[in-house]
Amino acid sequence: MYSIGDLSRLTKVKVPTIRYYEQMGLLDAPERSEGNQRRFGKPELERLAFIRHARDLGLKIDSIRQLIDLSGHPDRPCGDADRIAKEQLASVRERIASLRKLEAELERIATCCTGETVGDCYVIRALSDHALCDGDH
Amino acid sequence: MYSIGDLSRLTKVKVPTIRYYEQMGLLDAPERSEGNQRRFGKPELERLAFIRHARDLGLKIDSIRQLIDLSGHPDRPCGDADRIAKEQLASVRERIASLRKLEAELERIATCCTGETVGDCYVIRALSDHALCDGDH
DNA sequence: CTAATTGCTCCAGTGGCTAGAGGTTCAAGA
DNA sequence: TCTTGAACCTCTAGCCACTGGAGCAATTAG
Repeated sequence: MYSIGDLSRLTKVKVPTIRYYEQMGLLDAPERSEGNQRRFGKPELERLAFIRHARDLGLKIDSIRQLIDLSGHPDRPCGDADRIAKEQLASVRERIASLRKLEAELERIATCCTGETVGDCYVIRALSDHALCDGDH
Repeated sequence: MYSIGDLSRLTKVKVPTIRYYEQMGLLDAPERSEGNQRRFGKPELERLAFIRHARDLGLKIDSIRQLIDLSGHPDRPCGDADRIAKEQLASVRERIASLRKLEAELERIATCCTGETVGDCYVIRALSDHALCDGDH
């Protein structure tokens, strides 16, 4: 049996966050000690590790809830789980693409400033005048 | 003179967001019509475009406020503006790096699922068992 | 003049936590 | 066994950057 603090140390998920996941329905309400403190077992530990991993991968709480529901029905076809992973991959790729545009523009802005004062600072000019941008955004 | 709706169309910033920026002190309180409606001029339009651009580049409201304050003092040295841009560039690069790790892992997860049912779905197994991961995260 | 559109303020909600107040329980050492 | 201090409990509010709705007032096109 693990206390909430044990679970926190084992999974690197902060204590209030564990309680939050319970509230959000990602974790079932666990057993309690006589003094009303939460007591978790192995399955809860594993589920929390699952949630942590999925969150690290950028999945939304709602997607995780769907995956947990799915994993409770091992006989169902797994097309949904597949779809969730593929959608997540697509959105990660989109985010990378747009961040790379930002990187390029910021690089230009941040490295081209040769001015000494704000009046002729390239950073501020570039932010004021969109026409100084190369790309479209 | 532009109404708030005009400004919204011209800058692609939603009307409530413009009011929010005013509340946050990024935009000065504008003139009002006799009927108490906001009336903006060119300088407000330009400042909102500046804000929009900076937000698109991922700058936080607070950084934008600093830049606006700076741009009101064209005689000061521009080291601060430079620093804000460079910090932003560094954080964009960090985000790209971690997203690329996610991309690699999600790709593995999402393309390796050959199972038919949830019971043997690679997506769910990979999320449950961290040991299936290549990298460290 | 009328009707549709746009504007106003104020308040509440989003997501995913995080932190604090004020109190209770637990576990280890004396 | 007692004590002390850490860890736990619930409840509430706050974070960021908006977004949306209610209920009403002003503007504008026909």
